[in-house]
Amino acid sequence: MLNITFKGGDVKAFENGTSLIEMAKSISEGLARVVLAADVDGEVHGLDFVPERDCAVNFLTFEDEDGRRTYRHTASHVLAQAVKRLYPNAKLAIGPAIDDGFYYDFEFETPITNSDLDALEAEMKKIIKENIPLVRAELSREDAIKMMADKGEDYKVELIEDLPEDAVISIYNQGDFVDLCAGPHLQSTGKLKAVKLQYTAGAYWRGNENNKMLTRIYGTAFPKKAELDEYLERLEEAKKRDHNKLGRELELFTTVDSIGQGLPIMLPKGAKVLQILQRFVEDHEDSHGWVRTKTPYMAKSDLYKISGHWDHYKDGMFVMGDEETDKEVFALRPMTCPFQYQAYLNKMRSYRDLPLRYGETSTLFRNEASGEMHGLIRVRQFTISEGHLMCRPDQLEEEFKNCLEMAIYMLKTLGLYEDVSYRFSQWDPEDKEKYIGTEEQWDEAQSTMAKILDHLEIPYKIGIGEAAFYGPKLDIQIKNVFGKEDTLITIQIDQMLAEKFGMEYIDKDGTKKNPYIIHRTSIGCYERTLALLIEKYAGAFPAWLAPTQVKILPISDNYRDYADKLYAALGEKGFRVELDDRSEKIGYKIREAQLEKIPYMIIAGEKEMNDGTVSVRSRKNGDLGSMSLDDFISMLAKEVEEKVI
RNA sequence: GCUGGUGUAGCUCAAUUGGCAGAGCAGCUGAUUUGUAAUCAGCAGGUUGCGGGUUCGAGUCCCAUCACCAGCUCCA
Repeated sequence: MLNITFKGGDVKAFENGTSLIEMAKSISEGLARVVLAADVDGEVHGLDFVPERDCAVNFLTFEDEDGRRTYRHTASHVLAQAVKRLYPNAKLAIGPAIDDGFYYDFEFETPITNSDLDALEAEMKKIIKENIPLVRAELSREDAIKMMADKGEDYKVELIEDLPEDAVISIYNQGDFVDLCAGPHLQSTGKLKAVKLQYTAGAYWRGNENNKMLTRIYGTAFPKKAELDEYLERLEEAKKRDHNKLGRELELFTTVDSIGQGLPIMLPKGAKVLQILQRFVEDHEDSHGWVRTKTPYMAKSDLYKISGHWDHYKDGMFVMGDEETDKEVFALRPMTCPFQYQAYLNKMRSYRDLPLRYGETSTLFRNEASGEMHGLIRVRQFTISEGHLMCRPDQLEEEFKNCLEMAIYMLKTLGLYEDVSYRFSQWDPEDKEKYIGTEEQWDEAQSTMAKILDHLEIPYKIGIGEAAFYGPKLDIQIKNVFGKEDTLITIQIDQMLAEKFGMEYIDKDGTKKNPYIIHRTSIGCYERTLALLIEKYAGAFPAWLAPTQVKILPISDNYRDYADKLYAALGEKGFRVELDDRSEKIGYKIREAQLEKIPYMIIAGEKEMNDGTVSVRSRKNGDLGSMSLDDFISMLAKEVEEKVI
């Protein structure tokens, strides 16, 4: 007999040889219907698993992440089976579950396109209807390789060959289909209900751009059709918030073919929001001990050779000239670091001078690969709230904390904080080419940073190979409307560049030392932040950020003088105000102002002119009734002052 | 850079097999002087992204190129 402890603490005894699904059935038929997999002593297993000793079992349903993953992983196998039925010569690569669904990579003889997905989806539904059991089997490395080689599955053979010597190699038989897979899986294809293939895309085998590009098919799966429909509808809704579409519609920015990719034109409204953000950031930094520098947009190659950019970042730079033929070669700056260091190097520094906090609203140029650009999220020229902080070792943690707190303050003020997560970006010891410095230096930098992060209780995940070439980073990550994650803010600790540039200070004991440098941004790059704000607020910016805060709508030309007076009075108070003096009906003007997402409309007609009042309509709450102009001004002033979001 | 898709008026979209490029909104002009999400009429708007090719004839087919979209790689 085995004693099984279930979640919640109930202990039940079972005969040896009882599978998880039989256990679930013995608890309740209802549970057996919804259970997808189970966590057994911390390991996820399929329901055919037979515990061989006393253990703790937590049954997983679609509500659990691992349950969901099991469900969708099986869906990916059903996709693979459908592909093999319709395209017998297609080769299988890998097919995992991902956050919102699954994908499977294939090599097709002739490329398939989105329009072929319907047939594949129909075949998947057939396979689900056939209710084919998935049967796990373990086999030896030799047998597994032979089996996959016989089937011509080169990618699977390569995968098996790369598995550790002692790895258990398992396959899943699924009727006429078999796949190498660690599992776990649902017990049969019939357990799947609503599946949907979404789109195809290219993906390099093993994520390496030197490898062959395979065809990746993305899909998703839910236990109920209604849940799938709701998910797809949510995606459609999210697309309406896409900054790249909304930002153009709202006339925040545009792009022009003849200017080129990744070089957006900020229109007056977009430029206004950026100006508001920039003033906010600079004022805040300046009141927190930061001083400003203003450094050149380009430099001779000599500078980048010292910093290491020439060796490690040249492909990402716009280089002007040719080293072979030109006496001087310049390059636009991709980062501010080596420029701001020159300000530090301007004179000898004492330990008393530290910390030195240099801030700069810095325009950078990066020659991103042509396929990388995306709206305002990835561009070739952008402006960042850049800063470098030079300090002593005893100041490092406190200063790091201050930088982090400033970033958090910015994110909270903008209303983005709830959407971010932390990533501790480390180097990849397997890829030393990408980095400067020695293993010892990296170990030290990373352990210093780890200590600080742990001490500050930052909940981070680790990103291997995500470090800058000169040091580890704390990245603050954010997801866009499509769920794609990007770095919004980064705070980095660097010991190596100070040494390379000969940055020193005279310590108390009279010896020269290299300062620690914190590279940081307080709000990230303005273009990207703007993009995320557009998506966060669906273009309806809070009043303090809105390019136009108030639109005055006179009922007719008769009240034009009064409208002009209101316009001047609000403008004098520093509000961003527009006047709609066209001879249109008031309903029409309201509709337009609403579509432009202007926070407040004030309507001026006979009544208001006679009383000296304004009728206020809020974008969010509709008609607020009439009030004195002063009351409206103090209401709006308070909202702007407090940066209400 | 790679894989796939898209490109027609400022925007959203039509145009049958390769056979006269069209509509709504926006714009302009006029009328209307309006009370909380679309007043009416008229006018104008195009080398179908750009460049080649096939054809009697190309928005439609082919090649090349640019841009946009999704994904990969990369990254703030």
